Amino acid sequence: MGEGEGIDYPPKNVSSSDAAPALDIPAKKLARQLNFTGSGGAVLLPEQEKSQPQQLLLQVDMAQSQLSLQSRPPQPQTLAQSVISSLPLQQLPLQAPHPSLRVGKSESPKARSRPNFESKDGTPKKQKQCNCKHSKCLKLYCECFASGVYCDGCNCVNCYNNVENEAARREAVEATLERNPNAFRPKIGSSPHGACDRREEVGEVLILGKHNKGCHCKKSGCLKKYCECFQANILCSENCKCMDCKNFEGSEERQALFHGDQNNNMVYIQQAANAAITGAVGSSGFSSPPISKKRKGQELYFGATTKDSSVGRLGQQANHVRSPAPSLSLSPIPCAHVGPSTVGPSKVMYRSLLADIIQPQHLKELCLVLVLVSGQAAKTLTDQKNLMDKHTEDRRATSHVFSTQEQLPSQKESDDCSKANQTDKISPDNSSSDGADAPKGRSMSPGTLALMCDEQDTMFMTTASSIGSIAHACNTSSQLPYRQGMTDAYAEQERIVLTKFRDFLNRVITIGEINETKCSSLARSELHSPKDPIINGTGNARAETTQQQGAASNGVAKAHVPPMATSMSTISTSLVANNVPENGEIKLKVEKDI
DNA sequence: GAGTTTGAAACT
DNA sequence: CAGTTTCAAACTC
Repeated sequence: MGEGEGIDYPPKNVSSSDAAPALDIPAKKLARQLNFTGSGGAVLLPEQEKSQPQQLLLQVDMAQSQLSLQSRPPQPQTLAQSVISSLPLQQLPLQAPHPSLRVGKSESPKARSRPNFESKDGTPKKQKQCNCKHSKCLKLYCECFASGVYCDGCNCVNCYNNVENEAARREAVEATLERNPNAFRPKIGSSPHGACDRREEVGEVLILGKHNKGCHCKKSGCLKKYCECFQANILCSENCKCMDCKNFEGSEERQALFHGDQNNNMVYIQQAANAAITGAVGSSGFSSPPISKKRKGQELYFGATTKDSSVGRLGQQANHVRSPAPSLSLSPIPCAHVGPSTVGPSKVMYRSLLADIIQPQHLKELCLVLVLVSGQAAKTLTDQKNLMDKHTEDRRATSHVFSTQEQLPSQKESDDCSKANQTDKISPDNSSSDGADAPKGRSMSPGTLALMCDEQDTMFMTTASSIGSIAHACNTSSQLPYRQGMTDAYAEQERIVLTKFRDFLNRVITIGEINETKCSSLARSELHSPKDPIINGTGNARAETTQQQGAASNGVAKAHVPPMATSMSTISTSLVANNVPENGEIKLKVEKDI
């Protein structure tokens, strides 16, 4: 890259033509050359135009080392990251913010006295000002340099991070990139695990993200701004090699920080909401807390020793607590799932009341049920129509003529369509001759079809395809009466499907409420003194979880908690039992899965 | 504001 | 790659 020769670092061979007149003379602070704009692009200020050729040359070099950035998939980003990532690639060296700035760095009281990089609403304002003394602002120690911006109004000494020293700066950039091609890239990125990963807070909105390299904190517990993760308002991740980390989801210390501040309460609430979302489906409400290097490899996240995914999630400290017993710390405590393996009762974890309750299979079953219900609705509707229209059947048969070109290759389906034209219904004999064909009623509504899109069962995929073909064939017939019939069928099917789905959700809500009530009452009665002011009402998930955890320690909680998995099965079963016609195989399949 | 602590970056 | 040094921000008083 660059000149191709070895680069002295720090640069001593600064081109005389470009270097500052004297190294020891504090460089004159120049106006900032690049401004971040809300639109995500850097703008060249008038005074920087003179240096453009140099910058462009450098930008080419930089682009070479950062090409991969273009191919990276979209990632959750902070505002600053979004701004950076949306910038033209070749401009990155001057724009990628400093690690701290890249992650929405907040500032200490002292720092707040200086211009902020971002305004309160996230609108980029003025950059922080460094105080470098020995780095010439040409190393990543310097926030400005690391941010890819010239120093401007900083308190630095012997600054070379300015236009006058562009050559030196450029070499420094090259040297930095040589050491670390990612040096100017955002440090916070999304994880390959997607939703299971860390959340990054931007203002009060949490998004996912984690530190690409991870922190290496030893003494700060990752709860001070020394920690890059904490500074970025993200949780530590498996990338971190920190010790005694307290910056993990559910950390009491971390939450204590949040609770001390009204604004941060919103963060906590939002986190809880996120946790509820992620925890409601699947076995873990929260992602696992980070494991320090020293513990990594010792702990089994999903080890065979895990007797129950819902057990052993208490006392989430993992690496953070030198607990003698390996805490299987997969996720925070599920309120409704407690076990005897409580470790670290002081740890407070929020977990969805529905965590471990709704499993992916339940959703699949729900979809199946809805499909079946839809099919039944279609059948019922067509039966009714059949009765009503029976006396006009002959007339319709003669008045509605299909063009043969519009017939589908599948003769059976074409026949069905033609028959539908005649009778506005599906012949029950045809459609249900095979149980697997039950939902194949051609009157499947768009909503039902949508539900089926995610169904991996080829049986249903085939069905959907057939239905689509039929619908297409029939639509092209321009037979309004039939269309009307289809519309009616769709409407009816959607009504039923939505009703069932609503019922399902209501029951899920009920389960959650039951859990909540039980957790709350359990906590009140068995753990804390009645006068504990925190434990009022049923909405304090944190308090309840704490109680629950304590109750779990007493080994009594389990007896008070209904078997939620059973409840979910009951939901699906009841849906099947109440609404699914006698379509042997499918029904059996659903029930078997349950 | 000076001094201390901390951890990333730089260096060996 | 691990250990050490340098550095500047964060923090404390």
